[in-house]
Amino acid sequence: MPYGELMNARVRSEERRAEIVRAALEVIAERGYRGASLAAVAERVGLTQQGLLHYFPTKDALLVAVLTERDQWDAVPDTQWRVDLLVSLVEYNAMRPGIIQTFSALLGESVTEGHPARGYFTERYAKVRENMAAVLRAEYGDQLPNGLTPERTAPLLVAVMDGLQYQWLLDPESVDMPGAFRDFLTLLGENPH
Amino acid sequence: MPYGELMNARVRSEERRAEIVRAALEVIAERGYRGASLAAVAERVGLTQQGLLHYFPTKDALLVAVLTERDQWDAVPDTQWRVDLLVSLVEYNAMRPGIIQTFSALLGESVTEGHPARGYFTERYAKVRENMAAVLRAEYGDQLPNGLTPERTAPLLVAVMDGLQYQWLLDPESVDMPGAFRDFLTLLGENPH
DNA sequence: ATTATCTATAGATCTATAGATAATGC
DNA sequence: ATTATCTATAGATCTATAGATAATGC
Repeated sequence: MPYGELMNARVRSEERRAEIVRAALEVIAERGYRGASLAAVAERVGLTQQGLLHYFPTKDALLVAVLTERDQWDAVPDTQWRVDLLVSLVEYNAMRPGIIQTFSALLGESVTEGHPARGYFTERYAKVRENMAAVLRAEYGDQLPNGLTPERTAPLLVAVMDGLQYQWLLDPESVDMPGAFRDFLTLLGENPH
Repeated sequence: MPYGELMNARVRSEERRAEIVRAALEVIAERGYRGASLAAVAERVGLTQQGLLHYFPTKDALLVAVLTERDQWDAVPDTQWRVDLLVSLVEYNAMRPGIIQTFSALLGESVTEGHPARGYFTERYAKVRENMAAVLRAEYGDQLPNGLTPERTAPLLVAVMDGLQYQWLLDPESVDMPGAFRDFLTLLGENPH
């Protein structure tokens, strides 16, 4: 019995939804959320636009699924990271321009008024800053070699990661994203361990 | 004779164009470039959409004017800055969320394929990195206190400025943008002067 | 019965072109 | 003559709803 027939309806439906979310990630990377049409996403999975709306009743519902997907893929706000794992994350990101482009485009759009991803990003960054402060505290204690606290350093760490992504997406030849991120870590001072 | 009648046609036309560009900056801040309709910009200056097209024949032509405006407003790529002036620039930016929002939204969109501002931002960042390297060299010489070169530090400086803008736009209460930028400068090490 | 998908279509937009009309400036 | 502005409109899209049809699963 072929694999397909072993699947029940629920599983098949879940797979279809996942396929649609993947397609949406691609289209958003290419055109942003406002520029992404449901028809373009649907075409990529061999559906009509109305067929897609069977799985996600509105465009915003699809965006919510995209954002949720990210939380599962890169658990930056919630995982207990270590500084050396952050380096690995940046190296990994440098191999996946598509996904970075999706979320860089979404972040940019999200600062405009009434954007449906605005609340998501606001909350996410608050959590990421908190989490990064904890990471820095675990690594350096209450004070970094340069005298700053983890809480004051965290927004800088996050800013560097995001800012480097834009420079790298625009000009990957000229910007060594992981190298620059490592440089930033040396700026933080010698690791006490 | 009232002021208006003293102006010749060329001057009046230039003023109208400037008015339209200002309105475009606002609408882009609110909705991004793809989301900004010519009708919305036109309405803000009391014109019909077709009337606006008399001054800028296409939507992209208007975007070019917006980007040119920025180059005149904040000459980051071309002015010979000093580190303390950069602090002032960031403080100044913190008082103008609108303009920062416009260009943060445009930067975000620009990483998507075929965006009309992509080339502009790619070139701009190459120039900004070069310029910032020169600023750092003037301040610190060929090597910073932490051992990095100006060329390797420049992308980090730029990334911090951009990344902080996103965090600040999303949550101005939680992010002290100028303070964080000053923190970054202390990370670079003591000023040798 | 429920799920998956389609056709048809309403109702909004959006950019850009064509061409008219009024006002301004040599 | 040129400039500023308008009305009319073509031609593309876009999201979302309504409702039909076929396939799947208790």
